[in-house]
Amino acid sequence: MTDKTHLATIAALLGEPARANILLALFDGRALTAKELAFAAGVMPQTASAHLGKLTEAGLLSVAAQGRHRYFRLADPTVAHMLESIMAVRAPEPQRIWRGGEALRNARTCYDHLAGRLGVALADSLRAAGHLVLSPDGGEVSAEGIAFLRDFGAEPHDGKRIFCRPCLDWSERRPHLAGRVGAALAERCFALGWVVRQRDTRAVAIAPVGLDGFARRFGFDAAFPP
Amino acid sequence: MTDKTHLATIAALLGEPARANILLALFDGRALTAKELAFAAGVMPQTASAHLGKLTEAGLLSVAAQGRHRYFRLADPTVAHMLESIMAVRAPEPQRIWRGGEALRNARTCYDHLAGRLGVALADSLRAAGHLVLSPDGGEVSAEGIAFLRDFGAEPHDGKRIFCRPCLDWSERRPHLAGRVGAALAERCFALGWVVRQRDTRAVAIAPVGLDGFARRFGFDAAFPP
DNA sequence: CCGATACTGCGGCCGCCGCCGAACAATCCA
DNA sequence: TGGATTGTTCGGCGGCGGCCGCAGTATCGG
Repeated sequence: MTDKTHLATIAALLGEPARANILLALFDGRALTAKELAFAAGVMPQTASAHLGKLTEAGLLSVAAQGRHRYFRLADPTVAHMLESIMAVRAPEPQRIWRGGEALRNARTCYDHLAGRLGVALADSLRAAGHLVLSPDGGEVSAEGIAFLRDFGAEPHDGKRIFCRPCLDWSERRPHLAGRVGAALAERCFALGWVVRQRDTRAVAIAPVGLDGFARRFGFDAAFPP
Repeated sequence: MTDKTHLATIAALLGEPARANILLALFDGRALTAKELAFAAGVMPQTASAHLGKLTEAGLLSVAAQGRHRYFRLADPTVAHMLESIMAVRAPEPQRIWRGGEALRNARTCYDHLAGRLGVALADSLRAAGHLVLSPDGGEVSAEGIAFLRDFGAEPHDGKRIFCRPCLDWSERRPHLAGRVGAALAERCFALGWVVRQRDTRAVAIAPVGLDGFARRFGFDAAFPP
């Protein structure tokens, strides 16, 4: 009985706009309080509380109580992967542009790595230099690529996560770089101040020093359309 | 406006049990008629027709009219991947067993490759022999592995799909083998008659010759619990 | 100890949507 | 051509569930 209903049960949870907004707000891996999530979902706190309870009980969220706050986060990387793969399903008509969408489309975080035009451009640059092979569902970094990244200061952490993984970019419809390599690359770009996180959005800003850096190191122009 | 609502829109479509059943019935890539899908969903044909219209309009299904039949199939590999990744999200309580579930759990098709205990056992066997490296989100076949598979008669087709890809098995919670290699392996097993497709289910039966073959070639006992 | 803040539980309203019965359109076969 | 099969459209019923107002519990600061 579990199998056939599992898909529908999970999907029904995601299918309500308020809950979908909650999950999207948590998509980059941060932990947020119930009130913040209520605001993100656009509903009253008691409504959000009910949603959070359902999501937690279903195992999609984990919760940590700290004082009078309760911090919610995605329970598992598989949850983030699920959200990715749903958003990667092509919309039937070409994507319409939404208010403020260009910033998201240019550069954003995708869980723990960079996505959007910036993420795809980085992946393309590495591919063109022969440092990387990437297809919609597999990827590999060459020895020169590892040396290049080390020289850049992006040393992937050890861990059981896969080294190099593609992630289908839902706005560009092409894979960008994820996995430990993608995370290390993003981390280094943040550390260098090339890109800067913004409040209340997954969009990231590209700093002037980043424009210069991406051009010098990776050979592409990160001044994407406004 | 499209971005934030896209997730909820898609998920709401999957969240209805009837529609989820339709998609699961199409999960292995077959094309089925509207009436067959109505039966699979457990609803009257006119209800199924409405569901199929919505799924098609949303771009999740594609349809081909042949005479008085209309054949529906998943529109895109990304749709199958989405279904996989949703089912891979861990259920909070340990999976309960459902009626007829053991067969599915033992061996089934997952889009175009083998899954369940059989799929995981195949992957484990190849790993143990040093033919394969596989982690939850990446995989690679060694040179000896390619030779072994060629000798077995599983020659992957050319194409732009990734050569070797893991696919998280939702019943075993461990990765099995997908991608062109996984498809070729499954194809060869079907061609040899080791495994046999069943009507109206994604479960596959393991033939006696298969029991012998898996033991000889891959070194594991495919006589899983009933 | 008291007020303020964060969160949860309950009850009731209301709207969306899945479902089926019936009728209609399209195709195949004899 | 006429009956059988497949599939779609329409209309109305019924129920599930999201939402909020209100009330209750826990925690922090002074």
